[in-house]
Formats: sequence, C-alpha cells, structure tokens
Amino acid sequence: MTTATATLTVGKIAEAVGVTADTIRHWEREGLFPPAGRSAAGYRRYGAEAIDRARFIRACQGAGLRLGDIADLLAVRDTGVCPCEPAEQHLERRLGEIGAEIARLEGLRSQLTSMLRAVEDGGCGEPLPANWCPPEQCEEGGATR
Amino acid sequence: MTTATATLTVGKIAEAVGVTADTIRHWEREGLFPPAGRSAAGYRRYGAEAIDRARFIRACQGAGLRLGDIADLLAVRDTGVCPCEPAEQHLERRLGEIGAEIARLEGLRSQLTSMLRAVEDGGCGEPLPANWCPPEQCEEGGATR
DNA sequence: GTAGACCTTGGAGCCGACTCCAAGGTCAAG
DNA sequence: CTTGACCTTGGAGTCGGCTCCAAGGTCTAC
Repeated sequence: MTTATATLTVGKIAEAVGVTADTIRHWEREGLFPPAGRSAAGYRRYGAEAIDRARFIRACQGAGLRLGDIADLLAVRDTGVCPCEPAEQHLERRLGEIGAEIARLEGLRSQLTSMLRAVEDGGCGEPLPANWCPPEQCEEGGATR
Repeated sequence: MTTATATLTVGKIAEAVGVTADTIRHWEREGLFPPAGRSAAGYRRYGAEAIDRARFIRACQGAGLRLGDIADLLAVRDTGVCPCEPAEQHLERRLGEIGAEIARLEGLRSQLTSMLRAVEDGGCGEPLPANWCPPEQCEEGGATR
C-alpha cells in the first residue's frame, strides 16, 4: 500500500507543481522530502502522494514560510496529524515579521518621498542627512540641475 | 591640499561612523573608497574627508540604496558635482521597489490573517490552499486542537 | 622592554533558496 | 541502433553586505 505505484520521476513531480527537478532534489537535500525510492537504474521514483507533498511545500512557501519552517510542519504531517498547531505559530511569527517589515518600508518610503521632493524643488542642499555633496563644491552653488 | 593631514587609521574612520574596520575595507574592495594612502608600515591613512565619505555611504544605505548604487553616486560626487540627478533616479527606482514590496507584503499579510482566523475557528479543513493535512488522516476528523 | 591594542593580507563563511555545471548512465521512439 | 530527452552525482556559483579567521607586523603606554 505504502509502496504501491511509485512510477513518477523527479521531473514529473517538478512539472506537476511548476518547479524544476533541481528544486525537488534541493528539497530532498534539505530534508523536506525523505530519500526517494530508486529504480533499478538509480532513478528516483515517486508515488502520487509526492505531488501532494510538493504542493504542500509550495503552498507554505506562498504563505511566506521558510524551508526550515516547512520541514517542521512536514515532520508533524508525516506522523499523520494535521500540522495546524505548529503552523499557527509559524504563521503568527511570520505575521509579526511582515508587520514589522511593512512598517520599516513605510518609514523608508516617506523618508525617500520627502528627499525626492526636496531634490526636485531645490537642488542638493538638504536631501540626504549630510554630505550629499562633495565638501568643497556644494557650499557655494546650490542646484546642479 | 589633497594629501594634507592624512593621519587617521581605518579603525578611526570606522569608529567615527559606527561600523567596523572590516566594513571600511570591504567598501574599499567594492570600490566605494579609493585605495587609501599608506603609512611607512603599510597602514591605511585617511584625512578627515574620509569620514564625510563614510557618512555619505551610511546615509545612502539608510535610504535603502545598494552599494552599487552608492558607488555610482560617489563617482559623480568625486568629480566635484552634486550627485543629485543620478540620486534622484536611484531614489525613484527604490521608491518603486519599496511600493511593490509593501503591496506584496500587505497581500501576504491579509492572506495569512485569514488563514490564521480559519485555523483558530475551525481546525484544519481550509487554511492552506491544499494538502494541509496528510492525505489519509484529515478527511475524517477535523480539528487537531 | 613588554603587554596589549591596533594594523596587514587573502580567503572563507554566512544567510536562503535555488541554479547551473560536467561527465556520465538510461530510456523510449522511430 | 541511433537520437535526444531524461536521469545521476557532488560541488560550485548567485545575490548583498558583511564578518571572521590566522599569522604575522606595528605602535603606544607604562
């Protein structure tokens, strides 16, 4: 049952979820896929459940989780239990990170916006905190544009 | 004039702007600092203008510019001209990138928020697009928590 | 004169998630 | 039987900005 129809190659799995075969092998190296069964010639062989697994990984990535986080979830999932609870924690952490990053970027954006306005209006007197211009030249003139 | 009082070591420059000496050397390798003058013993020697330069770099970094961008601006600045105009372009590009990133993160955030709500409310039926749960187990039960 | 803080170099390592490579083996279609 | 698409491996490269290392030389304060 478990080793039923293992007929798919890496390439097929990869194609099914829209990544490259290299990526699947990378996931295997990183522990997101258990070592695959092999054909007589040494080819990796997968059953259809591997596609589910790969899709799960993609879905988690879409949610902004890192491979390490996803490996955690897969470890739980592999016990046959829903990984809701650890997932919840990862998602909450991610939400926090995302919020912080958005705040940082918004601060940066408003700073850049005002710098740009200053440059457009008046030339190079103010824009960057200090030393926008070379020490000698900038005092005297003003706008270069 | 140009080679006037070159008495500062890397460490002093670094300290003055709050980075490590390694960082200053890194900037030199990357072309943000011209090859420094050397003492008899081979130590890098800088004049006070190097502190302005390092501050300029830090200010640009604070604005979210990459070292490569900053090198562009410094090249202009080194001709004795204010780098306002290229800076304007870099800042505009950065603003665009930042806007796009904020939009992306906000989309992700709302997605995660609704996923989290779903997990908290109902268990693991819906949250991730597919395959949240292992194929066999999840159909039957419902919430793990 | 000696301890300890500084300086020098080239090169490797770090984070993350791939991506690409060469050199070879395998497989299916015609 | 040949062509061409696939597969195998380990290892290196990518991006950005450091950061750390060892093994040595130098400078400064006591």
